[in-house]
Amino acid sequence: MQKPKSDTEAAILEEAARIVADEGAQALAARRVAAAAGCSVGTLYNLFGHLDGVVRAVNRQTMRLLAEQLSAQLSALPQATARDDRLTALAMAYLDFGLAEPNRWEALFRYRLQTPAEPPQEAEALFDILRAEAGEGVEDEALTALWAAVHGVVELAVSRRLPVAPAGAERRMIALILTAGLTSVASPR
Amino acid sequence: MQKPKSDTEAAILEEAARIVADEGAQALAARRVAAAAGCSVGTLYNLFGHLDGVVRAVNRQTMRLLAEQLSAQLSALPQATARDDRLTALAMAYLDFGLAEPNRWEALFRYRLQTPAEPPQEAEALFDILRAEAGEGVEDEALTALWAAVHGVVELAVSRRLPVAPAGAERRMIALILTAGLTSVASPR
DNA sequence: CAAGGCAGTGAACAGCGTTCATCTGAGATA
DNA sequence: TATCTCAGATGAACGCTGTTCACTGCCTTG
Repeated sequence: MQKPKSDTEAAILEEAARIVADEGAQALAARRVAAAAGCSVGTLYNLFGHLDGVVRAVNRQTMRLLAEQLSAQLSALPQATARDDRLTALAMAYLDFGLAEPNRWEALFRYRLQTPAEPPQEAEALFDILRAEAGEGVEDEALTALWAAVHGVVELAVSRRLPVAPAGAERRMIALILTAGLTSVASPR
Repeated sequence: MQKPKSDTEAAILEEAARIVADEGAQALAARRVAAAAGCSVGTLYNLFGHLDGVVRAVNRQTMRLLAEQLSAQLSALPQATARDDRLTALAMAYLDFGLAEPNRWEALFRYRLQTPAEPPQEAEALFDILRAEAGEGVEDEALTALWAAVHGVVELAVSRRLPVAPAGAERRMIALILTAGLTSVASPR
C-alpha cells in the first residue's frame, strides 16, 4: 500500500480495515484490533496516537479504493463518450461504491472523529479526478455544487433515509440532477 | 411541547436538548443528564428505554423546530411569490437552520443510533411542507431528488467538508442546483 | 391498619479509550 | 565474551461509559 513503517503498523491497519468494512467504525475497539494484530494496546497507541488515527488511516485507504474504482469505470467507457456522460458515469460509480461499502462510506462521511483534521491528500486526489473530467469549461464552485448534490443522494441512499424510494430510484435521481445541472453549467461537448 | 407524561420526562428532555445543542449528541451521558434533571439513571432508563431514546426525543424536537422555521420563512414571503422562489426560500431556510444549529443537525443526520427505527411522524411532516409548496406539478421522486441535492450541500457545509468554498458559496450552490433542477422538472408557475 | 403495587434508586458489571511505569532484548561498547 | 544502553513493546490501572436489577419507600386500595 503506502509507507507501512513497520509490519505491526501494516497488521493493525489490515485488521482495522476488516472490522470497519464488516461491522462499521463504531465496532473498532483498541484492545480488539491490537489482539487481532498480535500486539498490545500500547503499541497501537505508539504507532497511531489515538484510535482516531487508526480510523483516519482506514479512511485514507477507502479513498484510494474509491479513486481506483472511479478510474476503472472511466477507462471502461468508449473513447468517444461525451463529457456529460463521463461525469454521469463517475457519479454512478460513486453511488455504487457507497452502496457496496456502506460501512466504509459511513466511516468516511458520518463517523465523528474526536479531533477534526485537514482533509488528506487522498481527498484532493478524488476531487482532481472530477476536475479532470469536467475540463476547463466548468467553474470549481459549480463542480463542487454538482458533486455535493450527487453526494446528498448517495448519503441518503446509504443511510436509508430516502423517503418514497422505489428500487433504482437513486440512479434516476442522480441522472435528473446531473442532466439539469450540467446543461445549465456549461454547454455539452 | 408534546405529551410529556411526567415532569421528570420533561426535565430530562430539556436538559438533553441543551446538551445536544451546545455540545453535540456524543456529549450526552446518561448519568450527566439524570443528575442535571434531578433524577437517577434508573429513572431515565425507565422513561426512555435506552440513551438512544433520549436522542430520538431530542431529534423529534429538532424536526418540530425546523418545521417551525421553514413555515415562518414561507409566511414572511410576499403573497405573489412564484413557486420556484418559494421552494428556493425553503432550501435557504434549511441551510440557515443547519448552520445555526450544527449540533442539532449532526444529531439528526450524522449521529449513528444503535438501533435503527422508522422515521417519526415529524419527518413526514417536514416532507409535507415541501410537497405542499411544490404542488401537483412535481413528482415525489423528483422532489425527493431535489431535496437530497440541497441536503447534500447543507450536509457538507455543516460538517465543513466543502472543498474550495469561499464565503457564501453554499447559497450560490443551492441556487444553481435549484434553478437548473426546477426548470427541468416542471414549468415555473 | 395492613397489603399490594410500583415508580424511583444507585451500586455493580462489563466494557471502553488512554496513560505510563515497567520490562525486554537487540545492538553498541569495552 | 561480558556488560551497558535505551528504543520500543507491554499491560495493569484509571476514570469513564451504557445498562441492569435487587432493593427501597411511598401511596393507594381493601
